[in-house]
Amino acid sequence: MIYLITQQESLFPYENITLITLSEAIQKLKQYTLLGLDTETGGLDRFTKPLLLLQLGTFEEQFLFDIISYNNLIPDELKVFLNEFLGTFILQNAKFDLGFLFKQGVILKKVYDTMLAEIILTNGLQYSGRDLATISYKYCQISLNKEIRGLIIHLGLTQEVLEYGANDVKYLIPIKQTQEILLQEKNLLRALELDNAFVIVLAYVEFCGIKLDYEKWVEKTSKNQEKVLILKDELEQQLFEDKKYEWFSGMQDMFTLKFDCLLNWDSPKQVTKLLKSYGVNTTIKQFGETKESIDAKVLEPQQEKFPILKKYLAFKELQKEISTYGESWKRYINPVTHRIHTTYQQLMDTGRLSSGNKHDGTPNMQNIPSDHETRSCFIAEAGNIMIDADYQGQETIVLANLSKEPNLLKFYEKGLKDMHSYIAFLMYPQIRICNLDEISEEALVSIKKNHKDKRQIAKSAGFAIAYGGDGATISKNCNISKSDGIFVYNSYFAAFPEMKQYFNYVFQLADHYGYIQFNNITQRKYFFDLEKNDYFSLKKSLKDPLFAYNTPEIHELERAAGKAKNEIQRKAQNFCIQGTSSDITKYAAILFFKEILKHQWFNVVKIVNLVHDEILVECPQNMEEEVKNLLILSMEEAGKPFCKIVPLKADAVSGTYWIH
DNA sequence: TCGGTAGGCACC
DNA sequence: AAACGGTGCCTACCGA
Repeated sequence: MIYLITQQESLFPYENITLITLSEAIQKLKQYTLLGLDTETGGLDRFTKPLLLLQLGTFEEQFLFDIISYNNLIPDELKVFLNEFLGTFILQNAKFDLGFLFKQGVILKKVYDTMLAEIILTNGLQYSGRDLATISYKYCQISLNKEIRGLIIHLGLTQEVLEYGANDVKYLIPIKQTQEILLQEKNLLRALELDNAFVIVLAYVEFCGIKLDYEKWVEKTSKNQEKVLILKDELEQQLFEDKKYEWFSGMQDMFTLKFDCLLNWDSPKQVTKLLKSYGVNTTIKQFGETKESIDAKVLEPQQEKFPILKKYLAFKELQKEISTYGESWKRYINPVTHRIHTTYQQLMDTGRLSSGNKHDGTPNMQNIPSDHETRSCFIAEAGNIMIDADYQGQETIVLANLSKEPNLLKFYEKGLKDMHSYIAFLMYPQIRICNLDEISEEALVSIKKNHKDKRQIAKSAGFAIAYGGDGATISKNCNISKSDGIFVYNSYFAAFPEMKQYFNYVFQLADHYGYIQFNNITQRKYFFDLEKNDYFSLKKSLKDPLFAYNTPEIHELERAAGKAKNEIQRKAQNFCIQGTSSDITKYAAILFFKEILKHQWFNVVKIVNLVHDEILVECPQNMEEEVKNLLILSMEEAGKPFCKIVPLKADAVSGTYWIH
C-alpha cells in the first residue's frame, strides 16, 4: 500500500496510491518500531540543494511525503515524529540522508544502515556492489529500477517516480532481517552496532564542517609560490653554470638575458635523467631488484655530496604544498556555511575512516600538513575556540593490551614516557646505564640526549614491526644496510621476547579461521577469499589425495602462496592494531556526541574533524573547560573495554585555531 | 582528448 | 621465498 502526503492535491489521481493527511500518516506510522527511511534530494549538498521527498515505510506500507509541496521543509508534525521515534530507522547509506535531516533540525536517534552492514559482512571479499539495487537483489531477489535520484527533478512527482520512491524503502526491513542472520552467524552484530551508532556522529562531523581562513591560506601559498620561483631560477642557473646546455633552448629572455630552460622540474623522468648526469644515485632496491627512484628518501642522504639536491628537495616540498594545499581549496568552501565539509568513507578494510572524495569534490582532511603555518589556517569562528584531543600513543597501547608482552607492559607499569628511548634501551645492551628493573624516566632522558641515532632507529623499528615490516623494511626506512636492518629487527624481538609469540598467534588464528578478528569486543573481521587467495588454495590442494607434486604449476603456486602468506601475516598484525584503535576512536566520538545531545549542544559544540586518534572540536569560548573535560572523559571511557591492562589516556589542547 | 596508472608525498 | 601498515591527491605519462 502506497500513501502520498502532499499539499499539492491537484496532482491526483494516481493508480494504486492513496492520498492521506499528514496526521493520518503519522497515526499509522506510530504503530511501528522498525521503519525504512529514504530521501530524495535535489543534489548532494544539504546546504544548497533542497529536500524533495521523504519516504518512510515497511514491506506492507510506504508513506511518501511530498516535501516540495511543503516548501522543501519537513512539516512540524513529521519532524516531531522523526525526532521522538523510539524505534530504529533503516537506511541505505544513512550518512547522506542524515545530513539533509540535520539541516531541517531532525536528529534520528537510532539507525540501521544496510550499506554498512554489507561492508562489515563482506570486508576483504570481492563483492558485486554495495548499492541498494545490488543489495535488494542479493537478499530479496528484487530488481530495483534505476535510481530515482535525478529522475524526480526532471519529471516531478509522476506515478513512476512515486513507485520508485516507495520501492526504495519497501525492502529495507527484509534486507535487515536477512543480513542479521548472517551477522549473527559471523559474530558481527556488535561491529555493526558500533558503526550504526557512529554513522550519526560522522554525519554530524560532515555537517559541522571546518572553517578555513582562506585569506591567510592564500597568503601562505603566495609566499611559497614566490619562494618556488626563486628556487626554480636558482636551479636553472646552477644547471647553466654546470654546462648542462642540452636542457636549454637557444632562446634568450629579452630582459634577464637568461636562457630558456626546457626541463620540467615536475617530471620525475626528466629529473632522473638530469640527476644521473651529475652522478647522483637514483635507484632504490625493491623486490630484490633495482628500480629508478628520486624519492626524498633516496636523495636526502646524498645532499652533502650534490648541492643541487638540497634545492631540488626544497623545490619539491614547496611544489607539493602549493599544488595540494593551495588556492584550489577555494572550491571546497561551501557558499552557504563558508566552511569546508569533507566526506568521510566510514569503513576501510581496517575499519578506519578515510576522507575526501573526488566525485563530490571534497578534500582529504586527514592529511593536512602538521606544520603550524598550515594548521593555523583552520580556525574557530569568532567567539569560539578549537579543542584538539588525541590519544597518547594509541596504537602502541593497543598493541600492549593485545599482546600482553611483559617488557612492553613494564614500560606502562613504571609510568615511563619516552617509548622510543625505552625500546633503544632494550635493543642495545651497550647503552644500558642500569638494569631493566631500575629503569627510570631520567635514564630514558639521558638516552634521548646521548644516543639520538639509536633512539631514532628504535623508533622506526617500533613502527615498522607493528605494521608487519621486517629487516628489509627497517633498512629502507632508516637508510641502513640490509644486514643492519635485519640486526635491528632481531634486536627488537630480543627486546620484546614474547612479541613474536603474539604475532605467531594472530597468524595461526587467521590461518585456521580464514579471517582476521581484530579484537573480541567488536569482533570486527577481515575475510580472506579462500578460493582466490594463493596461500589458502595451496593449503586446500595439499589436502587433496590426488594432489600432483613437483609440477611446474605447483612450484609457481608455492611461490605465490609464500607471498600470500606474508600478506596474511602482515595484515593479521596490522589490522588488529589499526582496527582496534579505530573502533576506540569511533566509540569515543559516539560517547562525546551523546553528551552533545544530552546538553542540547547540537550545532553549538561542533565536531569538526576526526583524524584516526584525534578528535577536533569547536565550541563557544566560555564552554572551553567543560567541553574539554567531557571530550577527554569520553575518549578515556571509550578505551576501557578495549584496553583493560594498560589504560588509554587522552590529551587536549585548545586555541583559536587547530593546534596539533 | 580522455581515462587509467605510477611515482611521489601528505597524514596517522 | 618474497615482500615492506592504512588512506587520498597531485602531476606526469601512456595508450586508446
